[in-house]
Amino acid sequence: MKCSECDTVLANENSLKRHNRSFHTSTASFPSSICGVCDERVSSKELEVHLSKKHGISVEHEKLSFVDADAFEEWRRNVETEHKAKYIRFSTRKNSEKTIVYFTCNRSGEARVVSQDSRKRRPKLKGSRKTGRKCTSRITANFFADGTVAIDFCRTHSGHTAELEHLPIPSQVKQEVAAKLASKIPASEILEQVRTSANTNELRREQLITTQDLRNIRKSLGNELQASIEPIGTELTNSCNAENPESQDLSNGLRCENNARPFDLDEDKKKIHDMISSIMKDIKTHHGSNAFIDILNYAGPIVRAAEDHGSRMNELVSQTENKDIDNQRISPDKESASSRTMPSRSPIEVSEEAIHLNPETENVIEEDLNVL
DNA sequence: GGGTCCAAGGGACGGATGTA
DNA sequence: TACATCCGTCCCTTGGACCC
Repeated sequence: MKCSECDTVLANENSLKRHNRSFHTSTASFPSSICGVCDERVSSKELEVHLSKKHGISVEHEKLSFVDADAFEEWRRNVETEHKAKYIRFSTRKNSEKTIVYFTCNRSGEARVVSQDSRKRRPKLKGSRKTGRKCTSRITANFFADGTVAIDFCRTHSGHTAELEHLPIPSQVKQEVAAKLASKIPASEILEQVRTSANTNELRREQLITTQDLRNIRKSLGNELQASIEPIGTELTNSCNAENPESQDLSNGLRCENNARPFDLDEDKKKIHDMISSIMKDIKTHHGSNAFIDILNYAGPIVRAAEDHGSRMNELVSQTENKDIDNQRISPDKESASSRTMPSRSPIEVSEEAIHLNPETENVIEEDLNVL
């Protein structure tokens, strides 16, 4: 692709955009060293002295050596976990006897943010992981020809705090999750396992894992393996699939795409009734009558809200059906689908009074009590 | 010559968006 | 609200420049 401004040829659109940002916009400069404490502009070399003299921050260095690259990588992983940090390759130099790799803190530097004019999406909600300041923490690693590694490690970070949300999910955790997905462990169970996996009181990056992260990990697997795993999210909320048609989420029945069946109010009411009977039986058997009454009190407002929701829904469906008949129109297109969209409702407020059940619900519960 | 920083571009990741 | 997709952002490499 050819740049219209300077005739430079770039490999793809992405590179062309970046080229335009770099050469043909006013924001083409690379960040120099700005002190993360006072925002004063100082040279990279002076930064450590500046931090020490002006802010009393002593920047610690240590020299370490490792028998091989694997030992160094293991040490790096441990340090990253311990310091809630991530070190990325910044530069590499090779000569006849060694390769020097410079690692820098991933928070160091400035995000390559696109200009307001060319931006098509809003910036990341949690912000860039780049601080716009130079962090002093870095690793200079010398990889010798005999396999040994000698490093100079500066452990002192500056210009930012340890923030887990700006760290990537550790690759080891990703591998573990991928293995669990591959062995068809339900996503909800994997989330629970990962979030409760830490054996310390300190929060770790993997404990912030989300459903979207699981989807991304699933996506990164091979096509064949990916196809064998249930789509994540469907499985978390409603298993609407051919193997398990009975497990459909009733509240979602109207927009269930796979193996959809007609919404049958009477049938679904019966199912809910059966479920409640079964749960009640369980509660009374295992926890006694007091627990049973407590649950009833707790469930009261929920039952009332559901009844309220149900009657409003019936009303709306009936109105829509009447409208369709009046207009002699049966159109399952977007327009008619949107006309069926439920109006947004304010969150259900639960008052003390709401605990009292209406006579009809009380009759149902009484029947269940008799059954028990 | 060694050490470091900066510039530039390729490739990949992953998170926000759009849609059903 | 789930999910596919797009694209903003990040990582990595190479090479030039500068300083000591």
